[in-house]
Amino acid sequence: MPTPPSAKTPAKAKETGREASSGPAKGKRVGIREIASKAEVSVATVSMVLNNNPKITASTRQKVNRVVKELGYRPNRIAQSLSSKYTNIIAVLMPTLRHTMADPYFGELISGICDKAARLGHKVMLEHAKPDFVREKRHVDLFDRRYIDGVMCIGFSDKHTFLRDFADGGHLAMMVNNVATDMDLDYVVCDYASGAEQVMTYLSQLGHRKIGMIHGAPDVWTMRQMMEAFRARLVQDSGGVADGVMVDGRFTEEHGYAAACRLLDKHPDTTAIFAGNDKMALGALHCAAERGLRVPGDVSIVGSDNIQYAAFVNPALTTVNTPLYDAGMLACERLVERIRGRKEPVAEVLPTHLVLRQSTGIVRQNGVAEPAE
Amino acid sequence: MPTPPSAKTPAKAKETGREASSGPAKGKRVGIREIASKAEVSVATVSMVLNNNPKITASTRQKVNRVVKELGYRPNRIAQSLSSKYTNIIAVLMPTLRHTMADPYFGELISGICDKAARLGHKVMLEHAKPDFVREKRHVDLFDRRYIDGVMCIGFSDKHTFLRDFADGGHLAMMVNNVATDMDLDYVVCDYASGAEQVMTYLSQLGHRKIGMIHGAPDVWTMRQMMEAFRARLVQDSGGVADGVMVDGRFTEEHGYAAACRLLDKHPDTTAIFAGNDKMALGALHCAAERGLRVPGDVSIVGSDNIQYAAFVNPALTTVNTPLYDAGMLACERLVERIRGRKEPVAEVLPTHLVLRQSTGIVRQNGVAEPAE
DNA sequence: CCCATCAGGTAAACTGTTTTACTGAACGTC
DNA sequence: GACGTTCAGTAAAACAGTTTACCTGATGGG
Repeated sequence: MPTPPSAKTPAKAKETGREASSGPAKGKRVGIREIASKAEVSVATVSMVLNNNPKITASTRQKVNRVVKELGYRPNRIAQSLSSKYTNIIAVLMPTLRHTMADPYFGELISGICDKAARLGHKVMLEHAKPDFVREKRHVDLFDRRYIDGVMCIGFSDKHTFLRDFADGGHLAMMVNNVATDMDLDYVVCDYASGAEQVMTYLSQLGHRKIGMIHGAPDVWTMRQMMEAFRARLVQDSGGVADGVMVDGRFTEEHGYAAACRLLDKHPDTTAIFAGNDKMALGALHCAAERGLRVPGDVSIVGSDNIQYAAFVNPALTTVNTPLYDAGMLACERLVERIRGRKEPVAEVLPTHLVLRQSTGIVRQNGVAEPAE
Repeated sequence: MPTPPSAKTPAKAKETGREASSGPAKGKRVGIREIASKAEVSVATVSMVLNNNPKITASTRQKVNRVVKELGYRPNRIAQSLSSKYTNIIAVLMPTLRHTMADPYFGELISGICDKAARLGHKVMLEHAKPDFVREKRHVDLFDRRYIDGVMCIGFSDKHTFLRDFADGGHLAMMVNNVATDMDLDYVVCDYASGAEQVMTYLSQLGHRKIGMIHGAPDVWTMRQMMEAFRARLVQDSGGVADGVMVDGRFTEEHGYAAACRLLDKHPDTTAIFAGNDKMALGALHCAAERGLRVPGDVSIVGSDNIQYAAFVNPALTTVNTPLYDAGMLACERLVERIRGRKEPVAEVLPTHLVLRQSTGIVRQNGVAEPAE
């Protein structure tokens, strides 16, 4: 019998055709079987060579590698994934906001994730948690349908309870710069509480007592950390938190602007504003400029995150540096560790520090502003 | 021997175990074969039902779908990709800059791409063209190893000649907001030439004759479009292009700032600055503020791209609106069309328009600034 | 001298789908 | 009534790797 079951003949025929053309990496479809026959070894051997299995002799290894190079063979990752159970892809899951990716906050995190993932040989896939996406459990599908090995969650809040599905389904998920309370998911987060305290200490040193805060959604854990630190210090320094001294800026420039306006309307004696991120701080800056208030002469403004443009707005923004890029890197590294078998949960906190620029100064005296030190 | 070859028994045992527990979507590993046997049809039939093959009767279809729902079956995408030749993944390839993703320019494009891709049932994978990545031809590997069906290229210039590999290898690639001259790659691009002309016309109307430009790398096609439009209008309006009136701001705030400083040093009589993107414009704004120049009183500044924060810097930035998000969407739509068989090349140009804000005004008279209209 | 072990390699099973070639029944037509 | 056609569905061959169980010849120890 020349050809026992099947498929041997067509394969051989094809192979011959390719041999004739002989160019490396040219014809499509160079498979492991061609390599095996050309190198006169079995496909198992080729596979083992490619995966650096120590079982194989140096000489065989060489022989195979030469053919691999000659034919420009690249293993088909789909087939590899099918048998190996690993896709080497991780997803970055984020909420649907207006043009999410254009937000430097997410951008920094994702940059860190991507750079580290590339270094570790993983691909990164982007995914938005739209309402219907969640409703149809497509976030679980990512795992069930074998798209990915793990997921990084960014920008979520307590109300995104579907995150629980990951832990429940035994899927690897990592919260990046966030903590999911009582869900026991891995996390890597910047120390926002400390950041906020540093801000309050600094403002206090400058003599500020009438401080307002523009915050984002309080169902975001990190924001709560900042709000609590702010509130605690305010109570301690001035005996109480006045109504309307904390206004919601919803994380955006627009609403930050509106929030600053409301704050200054209700409390014209405010001498300093602490914004929960740089975008809201920029909104506040805009509001101050519009009202002819000088920054920091009349009012000091502090942001948080130290995104790229913070140093270039007018005046340059004093802000909390949260190492977002590093957080992304670390989170990615840890997630890959877990994919590769790490058992201990991950709970990392990265230090933050205040970056002093031109938007803060000592408190104004009797309506007359003094320059910052 | 109780177990003939292998793995048959454990599989069956598992299956039975699952049947006992009977919960939907709970145990892992529900395959098309289980569905088939439970529904008492062949796996081919199940496959056809799932792919809406009209060959199947409504009654069979129902029967199968019921079982599918019951067991919470989700087809394994890896296996699907292996036989179907499509992965339903597209890559976004971009250069390695510092924290690329944190740039709102890229962010807007990618947001558009992602949103459209999700709507069309495709996943998006992120990839950076680092030097070694290109050297090892890994951009070609993306196709050869079956990671992706097509690639979107953003942020590249003429010197990125490796893009040629896509066309040469018969791989589907799309330039987004860019044109690769003499490479015949598909593209979707915003009309930067027109944008620049609108800027020049407007500045001219305001009486400006001494106009400087802060540009980015001229080996980026879109930037060249702007530079040419600028140069053409300058020659026409004032009889020549003075040396040093065009300075390189390398697309960033930092270098835009430095470029503005150089420009104003060399030509203190400059009354208007046209920056090739908003980041460089912000740098220029910063430089002006630092020198005590009033914008637009002493110098008008125009940006390009109309990224989110442009409306909130001080003063709010007049800029060219380039519909980046829409460009991303359209590019993605067209790329998917090509994946699905479209033959005609894609060459789309999206209109741009000027957005007037506070950073521009009529030319200053004899060193005395007049307010904008 | 004989059996156990081991190094190096192989054939075949396995991953979970899609697709192709085929089959049996019903139906219409001449 | 024999013969094409559809129709609806099936068995098995792809897809391109990894992994497992086995094989063989050489070595080594008692």
